[in-house]
Amino acid sequence: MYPEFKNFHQYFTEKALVAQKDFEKLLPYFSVEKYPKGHTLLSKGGVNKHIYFVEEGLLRFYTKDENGKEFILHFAPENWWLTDRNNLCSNEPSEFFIDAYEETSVVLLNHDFIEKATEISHEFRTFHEHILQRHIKQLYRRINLLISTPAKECYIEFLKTYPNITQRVPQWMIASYLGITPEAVSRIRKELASK
Amino acid sequence: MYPEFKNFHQYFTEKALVAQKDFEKLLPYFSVEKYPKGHTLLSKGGVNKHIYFVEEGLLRFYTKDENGKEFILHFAPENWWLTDRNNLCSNEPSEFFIDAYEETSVVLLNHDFIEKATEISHEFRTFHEHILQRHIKQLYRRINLLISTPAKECYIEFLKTYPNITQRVPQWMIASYLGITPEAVSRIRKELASK
DNA sequence: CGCGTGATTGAAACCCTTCAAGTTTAGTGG
DNA sequence: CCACTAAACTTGAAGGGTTTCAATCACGCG
Repeated sequence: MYPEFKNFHQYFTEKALVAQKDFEKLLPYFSVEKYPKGHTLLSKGGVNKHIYFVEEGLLRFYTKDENGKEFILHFAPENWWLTDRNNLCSNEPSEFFIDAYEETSVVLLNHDFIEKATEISHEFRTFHEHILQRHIKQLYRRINLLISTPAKECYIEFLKTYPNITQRVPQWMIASYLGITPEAVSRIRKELASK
Repeated sequence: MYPEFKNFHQYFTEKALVAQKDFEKLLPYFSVEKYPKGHTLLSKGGVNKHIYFVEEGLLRFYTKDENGKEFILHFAPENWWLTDRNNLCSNEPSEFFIDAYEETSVVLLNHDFIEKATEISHEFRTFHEHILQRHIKQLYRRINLLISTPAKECYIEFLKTYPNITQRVPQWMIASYLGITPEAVSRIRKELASK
């Protein structure tokens, strides 16, 4: 069923507990898009009112400093949500970048979808609140990690957050996510491997 | 008008643009509390379903590691919101602490207030979404700062985020917020003063 | 095959921490 | 009003972890 958005459907019915009949009512409110590797979905200064559900592939959300150096705020592999939430409500230009690191197919939603879905399905409404709040909690956890623990433990936590992603992204991106240099990641890995 | 929650009232009518008649309807749905300096509002392992609006004083939101060392996630002076959002929806025990660093009076809301206010006032509904999303954006900004810039600039950004707070909290709390030692803050200050 | 990108490793420099001592500040009681 | 005390802040020196820079290696791809 729904080969183009199998994960999305499964997520809605199994995780968000939205009834099949409600899901069917929402079909007109979203679309599926496929982007090639390297495709840019949002650039700094742009406005992008979409919410992405990653059906397959890998997106990343990042900033660039004045020298063009990238800092990855998070990765979004299969079954993750990604959006510049600030962009949804206001028309302020974004500070962030989003692009596809692998060939990626996404389910494209906008604010109307959320409105409709919360109206149709009480389960979705509850679930949507829940994921927003869990998102905030995870951001606090990350801040807490960054201010409280040395790089080695941050790396270990990264592995827990994104299992198997080390095989999918280059090491310098992990370094960029952790706020350290690729050389430091290499040394941490070496040390961890020797145990 | 409303001497006990003057700032709260002003915030609602001027910032959230809620009409006076709508604000009056909400009066039964909140209360005002005053806490002495040092009072604990939430401890790790506890559950606390309140949302605080700081009318006067200063709250702080923090974690502790296994040695009891504190890491401040944020401060909430006058006109700031504070809550453990994860606690609102679920009954999971909290990972965080909240306490009053100064004698503080807060406006106490719970989830029912938000429900009622979004129902009564369309302006509030829009505004509430807006502050949630701005909150997320600010958390991303802080993560970006922590992974991209050295301590000195983090300190300068801290001063912008919390003007005049340096006179209200000890230096070790600022260090704890920045993820560095009090000694390092002292040296950064010295360096900045010499310019 | 040669090129470019990414990973590894080493050495020096640097920033921040740790530890320790000294100084300032604020509060308290004589 | 001063003396005492505790807490906070400053300053110095040594040490550790990370960065920076550079050289080398590994791999995939035109």
